[in-house]
Amino acid sequence: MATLTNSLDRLLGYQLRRASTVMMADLARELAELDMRPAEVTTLLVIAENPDCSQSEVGEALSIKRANMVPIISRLMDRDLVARTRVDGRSHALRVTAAGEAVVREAWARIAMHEARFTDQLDSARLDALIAVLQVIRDAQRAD
Amino acid sequence: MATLTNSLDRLLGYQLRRASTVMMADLARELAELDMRPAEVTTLLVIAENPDCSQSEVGEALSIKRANMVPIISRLMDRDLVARTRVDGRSHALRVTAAGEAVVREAWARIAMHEARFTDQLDSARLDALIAVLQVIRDAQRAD
DNA sequence: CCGGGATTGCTATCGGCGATAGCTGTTCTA
DNA sequence: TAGAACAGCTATCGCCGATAGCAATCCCGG
Repeated sequence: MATLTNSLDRLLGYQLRRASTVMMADLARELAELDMRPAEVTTLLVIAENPDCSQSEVGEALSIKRANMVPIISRLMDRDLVARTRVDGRSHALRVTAAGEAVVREAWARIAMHEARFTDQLDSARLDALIAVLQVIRDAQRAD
Repeated sequence: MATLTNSLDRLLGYQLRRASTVMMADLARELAELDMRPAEVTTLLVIAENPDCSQSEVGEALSIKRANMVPIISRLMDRDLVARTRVDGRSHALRVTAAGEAVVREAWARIAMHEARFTDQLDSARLDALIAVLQVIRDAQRAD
């Protein structure tokens, strides 16, 4: 099968998408062993770092819409990884449970392995520069 | 609403995902005006660059599975942007129609505008370095 | 102090894209 | 010529993002 030419390879957006897909697939495989999805894990980690935060705050930090946070938090609570207590009539304070803390540690370990699989091929100066540039792109989000 | 701390921001995979999502959303908005989805457009552009290629070849070039190519090609053919002729009992030769060529030009123009919106904030040395690094990550795909 | 706007969490539903399993028919090859 | 490999296809699932709209609650300015 002949290899096709593909000028999309010169595009930032396209390369970003391809690279991101590859890393996401690897991460998903890694986290599947904890029976967790990437979005659940990121949510759990943010709650661990910010005890008593609210659902909206987590969503804001991760760019996950309020509506989409609901099933994520539900699943975390069903598994007793996260607990919440009412703060006022609208919002809850989220906290990671003891069982949750164990998963947090496991997840970080797996994430570290996953990251290393890719960053090992990059020198650390290049890596830092890359992450900085990605942050710029991320922040270029259109307000509309 | 307090801003939460988020050490995920230091992770390559996470930043990649966020940046990619932002660019994809922008691209989707841009291409929606042609009533096309990103995957359809990339497919169309690859066919334009490689007349008489097969569906599998396009899929290979774009990392789209054979099964997922089917509805994409169907839609392109329904809109008469792509035509195919039987090559042998199994495969077809794909070509962009005249109408398709017009869309190809439109799409490239829109993609250029989309890309510029992000690359304008980067100097070109940084950009080339970024694209090169992304290619490395992309190629790090696990064989399994 | 009260009424209207903002906030929080929620339901329901859609859209896009990737993945898998498995089928048919065809072609290649040992 | 039989079995492996290949091309296209159906059907279906999973994950993530987005929208529209609801109910309860809170907050603030008049």
